[in-house]
Amino acid sequence: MLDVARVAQVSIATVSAFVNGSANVSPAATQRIEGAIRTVGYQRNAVARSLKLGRTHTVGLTVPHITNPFFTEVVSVITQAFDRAGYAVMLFCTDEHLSNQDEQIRLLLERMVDGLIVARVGEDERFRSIVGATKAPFVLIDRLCEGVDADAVVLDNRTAVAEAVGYLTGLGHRRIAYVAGGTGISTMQERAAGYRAALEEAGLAFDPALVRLGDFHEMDGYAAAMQLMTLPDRPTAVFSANNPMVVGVMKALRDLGLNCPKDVSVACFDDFPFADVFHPQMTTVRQPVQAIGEQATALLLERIAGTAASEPRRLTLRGRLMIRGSCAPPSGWAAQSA
Amino acid sequence: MLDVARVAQVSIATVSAFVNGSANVSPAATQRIEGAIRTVGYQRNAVARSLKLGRTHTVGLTVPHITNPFFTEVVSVITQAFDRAGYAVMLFCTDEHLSNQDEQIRLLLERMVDGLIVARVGEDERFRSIVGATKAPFVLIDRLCEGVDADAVVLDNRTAVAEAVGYLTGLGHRRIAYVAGGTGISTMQERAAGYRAALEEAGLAFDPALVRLGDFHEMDGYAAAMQLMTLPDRPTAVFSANNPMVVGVMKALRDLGLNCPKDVSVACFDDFPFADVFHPQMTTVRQPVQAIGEQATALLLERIAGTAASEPRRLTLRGRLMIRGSCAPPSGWAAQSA
DNA sequence: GAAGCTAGTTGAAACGTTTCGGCGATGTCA
DNA sequence: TGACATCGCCGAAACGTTTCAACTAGCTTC
Repeated sequence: MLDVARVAQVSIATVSAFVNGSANVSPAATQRIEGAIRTVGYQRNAVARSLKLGRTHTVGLTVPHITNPFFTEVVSVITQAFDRAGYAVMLFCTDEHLSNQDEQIRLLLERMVDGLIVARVGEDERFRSIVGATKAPFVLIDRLCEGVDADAVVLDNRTAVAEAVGYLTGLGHRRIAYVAGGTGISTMQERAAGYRAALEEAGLAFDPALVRLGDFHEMDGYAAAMQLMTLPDRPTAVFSANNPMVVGVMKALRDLGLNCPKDVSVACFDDFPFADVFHPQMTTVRQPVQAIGEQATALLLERIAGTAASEPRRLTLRGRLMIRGSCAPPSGWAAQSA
Repeated sequence: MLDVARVAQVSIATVSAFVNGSANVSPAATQRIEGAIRTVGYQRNAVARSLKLGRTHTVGLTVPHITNPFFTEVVSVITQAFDRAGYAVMLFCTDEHLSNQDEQIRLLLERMVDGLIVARVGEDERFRSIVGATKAPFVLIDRLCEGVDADAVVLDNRTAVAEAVGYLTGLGHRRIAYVAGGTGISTMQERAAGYRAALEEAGLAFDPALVRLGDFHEMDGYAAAMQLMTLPDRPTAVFSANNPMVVGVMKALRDLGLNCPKDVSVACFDDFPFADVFHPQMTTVRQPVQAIGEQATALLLERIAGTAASEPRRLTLRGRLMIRGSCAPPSGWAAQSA
């Protein structure tokens, strides 16, 4: 900018005025400045600008795993929405590790992001203090955090799971296994509650032996299904409360030579692009990823602009049960009902 | 930092020395500064730091579509690798649009990223001039750019496709369709060359009627397969040179009531997590995503550190054919060969 | 013809760091 | 005791912007 000013024979202030359109500059000066910018190859330095302005036009985004198809899509929607708004987004994957998350958020805050969208991980204490210590606005997605007064957009997990499990009981299943990830997360607690609610609704007893908790990974799903399917009185249906684990479940069925849906019905949380292409076509609970991403972006942009009401807003969206071919009445049931 | 200095009753310079460990500070001062940092809640401002230092410890990453499973995994690997190195990454999706890409790279450069990793899109002219005009290092992944002397890590696409199509000819297929994305991209040209080479190798004539070029989207794959499969002399196998399109292909087969692999064999580029879970289990060309991401990161970090030799380096990795259940000899062939 | 406006321009301060030269005080060596 | 390092600390300049008050011409208006 100094160089441009020299070449164009104007002051730095005038160049700035021209670049930002913040004040009138004469046609003559305009022309010289435009020329100078071209010859010098000037490009404005956003970090100096940010320092002066106190805004970086950059936001942070952290998710547990970008390879989880739910997060893949949410990240996709969010990055594109911010892109349209002229913001850059810094992406981090916590890999479900608390220490990663703390460090990443520290890094983001140090870089003076204008705001953050966080799909939280792990326990609350540390996160609460981080959020409390900064004035940068946070928006929580997917997972809430008790005691944190941040905007949030989440799913009505309880209802969604209850509907899916209710669908299974409606088909006649009475032994429905439940496979899920860690318990420390609001999402998982709500989903478990939905499972129990659906059982109760159908007059079925909750059997702890049919519940398997893992750590969100495919191999945990595999191990869980292996155990469940070799039980003396094995379940006739499995609901997986997250997507990576269902891959393991399906592989276990394959390795055990069990057919889905003939021998076991399977349904899971989170839709994915291949769900209706291959066999069995997977029955899933589809989250409104587009809406989640766009709402989260909108909430954060409003906070950044300062136009939002001060009390935290919480959006709860509804999931949708995508009924496909992976669930069927348990064998023997049709006869029984006839 | 000014506040910290005041509370600790030392100069700003001393606080800086303490924070960065760049000079000795007495135990007494250390203690006061530590206390002051806590009471003030000080966090260093990375943008001021970047301005002074001329380095942001931030890199840019642009890919066409993060939902394409190949890019999902590469992005995952790259973000984690940079995270470990203490860098933040700004992610952009070009959505295969040239204008997006230009604008995003401009934004990134303006933000003074220390370097960029780019999975390029579209034609070369504009991109060449952008790369030429900046001194920030670029690393190209997946797609090359003629005339740009940047480091790159790519796949040996020609060999990979030749191997896959060779596998199909080996099974006895003589009419093998080829479905792919746009032609302006090095990757696609190489893959097409691999297809032709494999045909030639098997003594088969190239038939333009069996080639369908679309725009990387599922619906293009669908349309392509619909046309191909209603041809009077329809192909017995389809190779899709990219992943999103194969979803469309499979849906078309489903809608036409064609069984894979009994009626048609299908193979495609890029492996995906569900490939060996459902039926048919997909035969794919698997790219070494882990290696691609890590190598690209390493190349860029070396450039940033200035330790790299000055001439551009090009890494070409090999793909791996994952043979699964989606390909079989064409019907009638077994008899003929017996 | 004086007063007042307006459009265009400018110098300088500020944003929060890092860094360098310098300056006392203390210790060491001859 | 004097010369000389060494240590801990500090003041101030610099990084590249934005912004504000101030200034100059040139016009308009009475």
